[in-house]
This record gives sequence, C-alpha cells and structure tokens, in this order.
Amino acid sequence: MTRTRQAVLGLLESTKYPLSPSELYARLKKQNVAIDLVTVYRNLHALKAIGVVRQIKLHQEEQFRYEMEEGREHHHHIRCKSCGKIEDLLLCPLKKLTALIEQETRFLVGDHSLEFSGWCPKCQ
Amino acid sequence: MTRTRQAVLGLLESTKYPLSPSELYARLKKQNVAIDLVTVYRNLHALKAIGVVRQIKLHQEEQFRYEMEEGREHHHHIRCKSCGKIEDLLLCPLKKLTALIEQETRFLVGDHSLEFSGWCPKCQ
DNA sequence: TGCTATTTGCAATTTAATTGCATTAAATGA
DNA sequence: TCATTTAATGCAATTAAATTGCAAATAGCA
Repeated sequence: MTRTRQAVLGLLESTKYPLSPSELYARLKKQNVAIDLVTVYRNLHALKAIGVVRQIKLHQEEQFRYEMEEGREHHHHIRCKSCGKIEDLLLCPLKKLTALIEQETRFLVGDHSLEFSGWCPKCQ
Repeated sequence: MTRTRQAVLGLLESTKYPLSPSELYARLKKQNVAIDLVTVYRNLHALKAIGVVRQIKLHQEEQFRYEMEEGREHHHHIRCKSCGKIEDLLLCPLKKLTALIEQETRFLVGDHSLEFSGWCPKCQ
C-alpha cells in the first residue's frame, strides 16, 4: 500500500459518485500528489482486481469510471445530459425480473446495469 | 444514397442485433463491398443524424454499436459474458418508475439504458 | 541495514473514433 | 445527355483512452 495508492483510494472514498481515471488524475494533481496518469490506471486496475473498487461504464460515455465497492448497496445511476452530474439511485426494480428473463432467453443472468439520463435541477 | 451507404444499411437491416463499426467493416469486406472503415464510421454517423439508426454502447464494451431505429419497439439487451452474443429483450419494467425517480432526484428523466449480462445457452 | 518483490514514471504502443484534403461519385438542371 | 454543383470516399494523419516494456525508485521484511 503505497502513498499514491492511498491517495487514489482516499479520493474514491471521499467522492460520492464514480470517477474516471483522468478526473482522479486531475484532482490528485490539484492536491499536489505527485502521480502519473499511468499509475492511476494501474492502481485502479489493481484495486478492481482485489475487489475494492468497481469499474463501471456509463451509457454514451467514453471512459470507465470507478467507485468504492465496500459499504455500498446495489444501486444504479442517473446522469445529466447537459452538465454530466451523476447521482446514485438506490432503487432497483429488476431483481424480480431475472427469473423471467432466464426463462425467455435461456441465458443464465449474472448481473445487470441500469442507467437513467436526463437533466439535473440546474440544467432544466 | 450511395452504394456503400446502401450496403451499410442493408447489413444493419438484416442483422438482428447491434453491430460495431469494425464488425460492419469486416462483413462488408467478406461480401466484397469495396469500402473504407472511415466510410463506415461516416455513414453510421450520417444515418444516426437523420434518425435511421440508433447508436448504443453496451456496458463494459469498448466500441459503439448501431442498430436500426425503424420498426423496433423500445427494447433492451442481454449479452453473454463469454462469447459476446447479444439478444434483444422486449420487456421494459421501467416506464412506471420515471415519475418516482423524477420526484426523488429532481432530475427530468429523458431516457434510460438497461442491460443484462450473463451466459448464453452454449456458454453455460 | 540490506535484500527482494512490487510499484512507479517515462516513452512507446494499441484501439476506437475523428479530421483534413484531394479525388471520385452522385444528383440536379438546362 | 452533358455540364455543373454538391456530397461522399479513400488515404494519411491525428486524438483520446487505455495498455505495455523497461529501467529506476520505493515498500516490506528479515
């Protein structure tokens, strides 16, 4: 557990929404943490591999985002089409649906991703 | 409406799941359609702009995919984690949820994306 | 303190997507 | 039909996110 890794982890812990590698990099720079963008990527990869952070990809976005795995219930996101603001949605109407989908498709369902987009209060 | 554009459109029309630009390019090559990958990109862009095709991005995938807009009901997808097979899901349990989400978040909901992943019959 | 294994920074590479520009093909009108 | 305008194409180069190789630096531990 190195200084840089702690900085990455600390920032993820204190942020209420998922961050992209470049966002993490920019914020760490602002905090005067000497870190390379490649190191951000590698730390996120490592933290994901050990199950500490979760990698998500929002609909229509280019980059991956990362959020803490621990202490968070199953949730989804809503994202503003205008300013990009992201908030958690704590509801999930999909648990009951899995059996039906497995029956219809013969797939074995592992997980799902759900995302709403629209306009946040400021951008309406 | 050029030959190449017709080829792109024809392939999208005859495929039951969303295709990526590189998949389209590879298949057109196989059909001996002389086309550049850049042209595939530009045609998809143009077809999207006039509302003929829809651009989607599946969770955890790198590239965009495209599918016909016309004649298709609102639907979602299920994707095999192993072989990448994609199928449509014609159900959507989310319409009723929009009002609740707007109330809770004060966002104005525009649309949503929902995707299941798991293992297809062959890969189980 | 000294040794080993891991992590880091830098440079270079990969892949998806985009852009500039000269050439070619389509489409419209006389 | 042919000429003229307009849009589409191919090639090369570029951009951005992510990854990799490798030497130097750092952490962990005896």
